[in-house]
This record gives sequence, C-alpha cells and structure tokens, in this order.
Amino acid sequence: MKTEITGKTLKALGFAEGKILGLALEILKNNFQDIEANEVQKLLKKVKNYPENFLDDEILSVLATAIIEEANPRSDGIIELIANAKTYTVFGEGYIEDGAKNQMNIAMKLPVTEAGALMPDAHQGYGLPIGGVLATRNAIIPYGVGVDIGCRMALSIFDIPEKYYFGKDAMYKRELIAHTKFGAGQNYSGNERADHDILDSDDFNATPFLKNLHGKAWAQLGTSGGGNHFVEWGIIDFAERDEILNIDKGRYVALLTHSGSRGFGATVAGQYTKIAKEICKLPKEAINLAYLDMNSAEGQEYWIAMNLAGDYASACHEVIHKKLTKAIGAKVLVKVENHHNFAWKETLNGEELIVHRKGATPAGKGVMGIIPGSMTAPGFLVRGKGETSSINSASHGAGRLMSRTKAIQSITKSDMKAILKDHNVTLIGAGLDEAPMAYKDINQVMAAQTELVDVIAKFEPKMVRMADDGSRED
DNA sequence: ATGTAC
Repeated sequence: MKTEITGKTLKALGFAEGKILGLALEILKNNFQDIEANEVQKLLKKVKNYPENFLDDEILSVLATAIIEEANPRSDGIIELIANAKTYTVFGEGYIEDGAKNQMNIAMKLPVTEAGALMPDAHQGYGLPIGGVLATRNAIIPYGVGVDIGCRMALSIFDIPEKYYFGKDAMYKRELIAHTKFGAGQNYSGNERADHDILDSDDFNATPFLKNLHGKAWAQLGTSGGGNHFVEWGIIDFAERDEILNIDKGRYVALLTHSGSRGFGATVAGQYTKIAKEICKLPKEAINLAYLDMNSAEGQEYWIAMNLAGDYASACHEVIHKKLTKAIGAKVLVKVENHHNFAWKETLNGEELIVHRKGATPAGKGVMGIIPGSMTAPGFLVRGKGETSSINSASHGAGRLMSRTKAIQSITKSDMKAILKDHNVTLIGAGLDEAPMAYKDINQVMAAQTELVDVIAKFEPKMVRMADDGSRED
C-alpha cells in the first residue's frame, strides 16, 4: 500500500470498532503493499458492503466471514442437518482446496440430498462450491445453480481450414469488436437490439416479476457481460475423423463463447435465493443452501424462471454466433453447446432427482460438451461417458488457481504480455485477474477426469475478447 | 457474475 490506511479511515468506511476493524487492520499490515491506498479503500468498501463476494478470496475471506457472522445471529426454527451424511466422489482430489470440500460436506448433510460429486476444477463458491454436483429429492437450491443461471459454452466449427485464418487478423479482430459487447450493465438500445424467438416466450408472462424483466432481457440479448466470459476465435484440431459429428480429421477455424443469462438471470437468482432463505431456515454454515420444495408455488416459479434464463443464455450465444458467422461469410459444420450452471430432472439409479451442476459440464453417455482452458491454454470438445459416481458430470474448465485479488497482486502486465506472445494469442480487453497463470493447468484437470469424458477435439484460442478490467471498477 | 447502493 502506497499510503497508510488508519483505523480512522476504516471507521469512515463503516467498519465498526472491535473484532472486524482489528481484522481489517491486521490484513492491511501484511498485504496490498504495491497498491494505491484509494484502490485498497475501494476494495475494503466492497468487502464491507458485499462480504458474500469475498468468501473465496485467499486474503479477504477471514474478514468477509466475520462481517457475515456478525450480521446473522443464530435464530430459532432451524432445519437440522443430517449427522451421518452420505459420502461423495472427489475427482482430482489433490487439486481441490479444503474450502470447496468443506462446502460439499455441508451440502451432503441437507435432508434433501441424495448424492453429490466434486469435479477436479472445484473451488470455494457461495453455498455449493463451484465444480459441485448435487442431486436432491424434489428440492431446488437457487445457489446450487448459481448467480449466473444457464452460464454456458457454445462452439461453432466452420467450413474454413486453418490456413485461411492466418494473415486475416485485422478482419477477424474488426468483426469480433463490431459484434460483441462486454461489461457489467452493458446493453443495446433502439435498433441495435437483437431479435430472437426467446423474446416471444410465454414464460415471460408466467409471473409479474418475470414480465418486468423482459425489457432488460431484450436490451442485453447478445451481450457477453464480464468476469471470465469471453468470445474467441480459435483453431479446433480433430486428430481423427468423428463419425457421429460427421467431421473429417483436420484443423478448422472455430468460434467459442462463454457467457450466461446476464442481468436477467442474476435478478432471478437473487430474488429466489432471498425467498428460499425466508422459507427454508438452515444452520448458519448451510444458510446459502436454502432450498425450495418443487411442489411449492415458489419452487415451481423458480423452475420456470430458471429454465427461461437457461433458454435466454442460449439465445444470447445464438445471436453472437449468427452475427459472427455471417460477418466472416462462413458455413457452420458443427455446433455444440452446454450449460454448466443449471439444474435438470434426471434419473439416477432408477429415481428421478433434481441434479444441480454449479460449474460442471453435463457428461451423460454420448453427451457432447465443451471444457475451456484459459485465454492461452487449450479447451476440449468432449463426449460424456455417463459415469454414475460423477452424477454424469465433468469439470467446466481448469478452475482458478488464484483468487482475483491474489492474481491482481502477483501477476504483472509484462507477465501477461509475455505469455500471450508465447502462445501467439491476440487479446482484446481482460484484466490481470483473467491471466492464464491465475488458472490451474487444464491438462492436469483433464487427466483427472479420463473416467468421465473422452476428448474428441482440441481447441486453441487465437483471438480472445473479454471485458476491460475497467468495467468492473466502481 | 451482476449492477445497486453506499
């Protein structure tokens, strides 16, 4: 920290005297040495106001936990957790932090839980860990799906051999910039707005709450948002012909997108988590796993809203893919897409269950999926093997190695430039928190899930667009 | 991940 922040400054930020102020000062003593004091102040203010967003932060989680605990004193009428919970399978045991395992242990103790699994890219999240799969009996957990409902991958493989990509950087860059929009709160207005059948879905009329969100959904249709979302050109390599996809051995130009249901889904998630927490009182350690009975009005409303958010996320990808396919004048040979933040009704060992995948790729037998690496590491087109112990699931990426805060502190701009140059990747936007070094090694993660998926083809990013880091600043 | 409220 370039200037000292005192207890007085913290009090002005709203930190109450006592344990929390002490913890904050302790953290400041040992961290953020290279960061401007006003940046650190902004960060602390965020922790104070939105502590739930910092529960997986290596440095700030202690402070965030203390703030949440102080605001949520224990109350009565609480649903009891199960003492001897069922076990679950962990894939890639060695790569997974304790925080994620602890969260999964708690999720297994819910009275509605039937089975669980942890994917090799798992890390601590909010409620259910990212990379957590949970099968419940007739209950839906809004935070078992996550804030970005229907967050998904979409891949279009074009009839363009690799050799026609090179030398056309300017064209690919121009179209990528012209037809994508990034950053929290970003939208289109007037005639810029995209059209899609999803806008006519009768489900927008299911409740007044959903009806109110139609305008926002329309304006944000075809936008990508922020965080780890991206739109990228790359080369996909089929080492051999795939009969099922009917695609020959070779290297093709492809488009890969990662984004979700934008403000629409986030609003649905926030609303129904709040409702679930009011109805379903759980002990403090499980508070974010509040669930809705599928037979209740609220449960049914969430189910409709969640599915609409999933279809909306899919529509956003479709709009982006259509615009870019047209812009480069290509024909799509194969399209593959999959949600990785969602819940499905699936049959497991003869019983119909609600399978929540929060940052996990569906991997039922023969089911196609996409597991991205990072902006420089390869992604993989996979085919599920239908492994029951993973509840027909696989990882949804490499998983973070560093929290965003840690990445910003420890990775430099020149580190980032060097690794991009090394891999011959052009980057538009993105902050240091999305640097490849902030992610686990995708090859290790793939090696930990050979029982779960077969690799069909390998995707190498060539030109990546993400949100500018400025778009996340307050 | 989102975008409001501090």
